[in-house]
Amino acid sequence: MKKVALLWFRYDLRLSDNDALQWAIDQGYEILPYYHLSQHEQEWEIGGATRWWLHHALDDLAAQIKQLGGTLHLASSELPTDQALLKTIADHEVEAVLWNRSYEPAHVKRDATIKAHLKEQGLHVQSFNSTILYEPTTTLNKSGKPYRVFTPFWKALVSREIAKVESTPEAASWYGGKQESAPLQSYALLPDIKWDGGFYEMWDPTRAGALARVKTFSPKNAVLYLETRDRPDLDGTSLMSPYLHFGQIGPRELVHTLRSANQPTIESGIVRQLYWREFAHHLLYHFPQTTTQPLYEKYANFPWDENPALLAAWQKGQTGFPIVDAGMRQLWATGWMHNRVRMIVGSFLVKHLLQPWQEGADWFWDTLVDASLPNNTMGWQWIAGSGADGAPYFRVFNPITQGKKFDETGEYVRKWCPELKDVPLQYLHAPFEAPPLELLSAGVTLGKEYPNPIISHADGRAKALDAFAKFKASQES
DNA sequence: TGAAATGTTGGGGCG
DNA sequence: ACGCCCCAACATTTC
Repeated sequence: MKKVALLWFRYDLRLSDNDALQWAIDQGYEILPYYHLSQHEQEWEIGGATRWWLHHALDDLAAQIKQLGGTLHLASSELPTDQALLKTIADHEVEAVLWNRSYEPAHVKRDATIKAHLKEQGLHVQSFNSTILYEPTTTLNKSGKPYRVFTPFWKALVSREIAKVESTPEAASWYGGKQESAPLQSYALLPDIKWDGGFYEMWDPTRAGALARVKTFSPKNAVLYLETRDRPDLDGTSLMSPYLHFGQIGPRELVHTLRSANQPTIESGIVRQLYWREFAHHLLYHFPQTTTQPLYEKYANFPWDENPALLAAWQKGQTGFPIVDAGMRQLWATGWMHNRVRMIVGSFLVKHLLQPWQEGADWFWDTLVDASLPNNTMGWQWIAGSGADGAPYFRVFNPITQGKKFDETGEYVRKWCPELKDVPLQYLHAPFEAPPLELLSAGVTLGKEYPNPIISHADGRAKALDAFAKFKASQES
């Protein structure tokens, strides 16, 4: 009789490019595929939008496994992570426990404890990397420290070999014993209130959806990416982020696919962006406190001007700046926001409104289908200027010129702020600068159909520069 | 992976 | 022909 290996899925919801699975296959184990949803156990439990995605990703993974003759074991989320795991191990005489590592700080800590405990009990426990391109412990700079700036990180690693995993999931031998799997519905991942209509329109949250998107994107759009990726009014980005986050496609298989086109703009475009994702994971691994604390500690006491009303206006897409509002509404409707617009809304929240970047990170965490702790943390610290490669404090995005420059057709704003759809392009990104009659003939009165700006750009910019400059001076004295 | 203010240059209009 | 002004275009610096 074959020995049973429990394969614990996390952010690796796929059967190819999966080291833990492949190792179990190669060793001839009978594989018990396992998932557990933790609830209220740790900081940064997954948010609303990622719960929606996870539901469908698990459903899809279960179907893929079933097709190959296995059954995905969903452990009851009423038990804490360690107890649920121990129960399954005991129930099914498991001899080996395998997983691909998560680099979230809480998971790193949890997994170390569990690994030690299981080893004490005489189990074979082994973890693998399938989530990122390289191990964070192997990417230190010449003085043995983690990189804090992207460009040296990129230069040092871009030519380092990326593993290729030969995947043979069809050769797997799946555990055939009787299981008491919890129904997926018991995880209650889908919302009670139906805010997810737009999600279904935009996404196919399955492995097949990931592969279809890769096919649309590569190689033609991947080559164009460098010039279209900043244009929210075009379909210029890869849209791979949620698939990568849940591991429905692995970063290694994706990079190999993209590189097979052998085009320089792919290397300096989308591949470089995938190394930003890599950089974010390595940063969080080495600086686990940065989910809430600035990477550069001198920013710890920055005097934010916390104001719930301003935060709420930003969250709801009611700031009176069309490019900002369009982004926030796209986020709410689809669980996703164009990357360029993420920078614009981030800058607006942190600089113009002087709200703490942590508030922005919390909101994104709850509303993005690609909410990834490393990426979210790095992105917000970047825009706040307190993190790796941080934007200098005086870099304040102008939401008007950014709108004109990157949503140059205005289609993005017209889609997400439909009340402005008849406003001439000339005034679309700054309706408050339009002659009132011009607005009226477009059916808009500011303060009625569309809000007045909650702050003037000039004031917001001046306030931000002042606050940041004063803070900087106070740190130096 | 800014923006705005300030400085420089050079062409054209014009007295 | 020449100087002067204007201003767009570009470059530099400052926030």
